[in-house]
Amino acid sequence: MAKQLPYRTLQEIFHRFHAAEPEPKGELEHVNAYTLVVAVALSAQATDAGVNKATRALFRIADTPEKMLALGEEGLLEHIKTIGLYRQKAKNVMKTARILVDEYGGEVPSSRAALQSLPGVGRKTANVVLNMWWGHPAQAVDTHIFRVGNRSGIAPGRDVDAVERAIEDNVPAEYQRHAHHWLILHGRYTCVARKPKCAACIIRDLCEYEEKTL
DNA sequence: ATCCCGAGGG
DNA sequence: CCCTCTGGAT
Repeated sequence: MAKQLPYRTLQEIFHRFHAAEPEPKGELEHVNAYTLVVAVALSAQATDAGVNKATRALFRIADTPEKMLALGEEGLLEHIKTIGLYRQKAKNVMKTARILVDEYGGEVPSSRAALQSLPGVGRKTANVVLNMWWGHPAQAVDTHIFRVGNRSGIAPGRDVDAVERAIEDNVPAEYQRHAHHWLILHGRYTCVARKPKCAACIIRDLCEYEEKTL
């Protein structure tokens, strides 16, 4: 675990992220709040490219919980068999569709508690929905953010909850809103898990990771 | 701590 | 072959 970076360095890091990408976007395809919830739930331990490939056809057929119930679990399975953990995900998506129709009028709830009560929706998925759909500065910590936070010292922590707190405590307030996507994209394309592309990294001079591993 | 679990990359 | 991918429930 890297040491926590000083505030001035964090300012410079996020200033560079902002300059390089003023409006960072997620890459999970969705057409409404419901399809966002489904897409994020399906993305657990799976690449967003793989999820998009499956949901493109799925959401053309079922972009509401009512239509998902009409499609049924067997129909859903056919669409998501190429995604890891697909059997559990199919069951959860169907249970969630039933709950949304019966208890939320077919709408996606806006509170963390309600979101996390849905089967297959934990803290991370709820944070993504709160951030991307409801505009809340919630900090979802996925595998990328956990790795980047610890390597760089932007947000060190032994587990995802500690990293989430570190982001909330240490990322300058004006950058909280977009920190999620900046860190994700940095982890996906530059600070990759196996052979990080330090030569192409825009915060290379502010990070100790490369010299520690050479 | 363990299970779930396919596709893609190296 | 092994590792990784926007985790959650038990």
